[in-house]
Amino acid sequence: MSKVKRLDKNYFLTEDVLYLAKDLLGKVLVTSIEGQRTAVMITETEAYKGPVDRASHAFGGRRTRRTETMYLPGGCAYVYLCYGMHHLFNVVSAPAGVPHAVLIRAGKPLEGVPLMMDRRKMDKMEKRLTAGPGSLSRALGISTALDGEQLEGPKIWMEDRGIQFQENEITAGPRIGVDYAGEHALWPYRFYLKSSQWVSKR
DNA sequence: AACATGATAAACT
DNA sequence: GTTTATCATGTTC
Repeated sequence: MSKVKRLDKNYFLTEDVLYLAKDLLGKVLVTSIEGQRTAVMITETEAYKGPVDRASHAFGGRRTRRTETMYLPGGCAYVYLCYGMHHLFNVVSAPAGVPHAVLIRAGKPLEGVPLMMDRRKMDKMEKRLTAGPGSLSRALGISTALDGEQLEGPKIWMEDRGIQFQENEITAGPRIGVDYAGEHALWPYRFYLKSSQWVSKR
């Protein structure tokens, strides 16, 4: 067995959000909500490069009540409501004042599968349990109540369980659902595990 | 008015 | 099985 290490604040302080988005593949995201534990291995991410990225809520250094969380020091959660019903979870990165973030889009279920199915109102196991950012958050019990929450626990944290991937096991491509960003939408800022069954479908 | 989505249903192959 | 259209839903700007 590989050793388990909880990712600490320093890990998230890098300004290289593309590296971080890629490196988060294979890391384990754990939540403990009302004492109920669930976990997934991250299989799909997207980088949002703050000020220079038209697809980012913080494009051009935009500061609003919603985006303020992204300007906090790396290592906290940015959770916002999308389309009035989906709670999208991002990892804030870079030092305070640099609003970079990584959207976590999908994972492979590891712990608490019955609870996750219950939250998703599914009566049999399906691939969509934790595929797609809205579904993933739902399964893990993540809501906007966790916006700004530190990723060092006790409610939510990330672990390195020694799972590593080679470059050729990772695919990079355009981000999903950001057509409004024009040519920036075509930047290859989405990363996912090529052979995984647990990624969101096109 | 726009929005970093997902469930569903209908009409395909 | 797959693609396509439609719509639910509420906060932000």
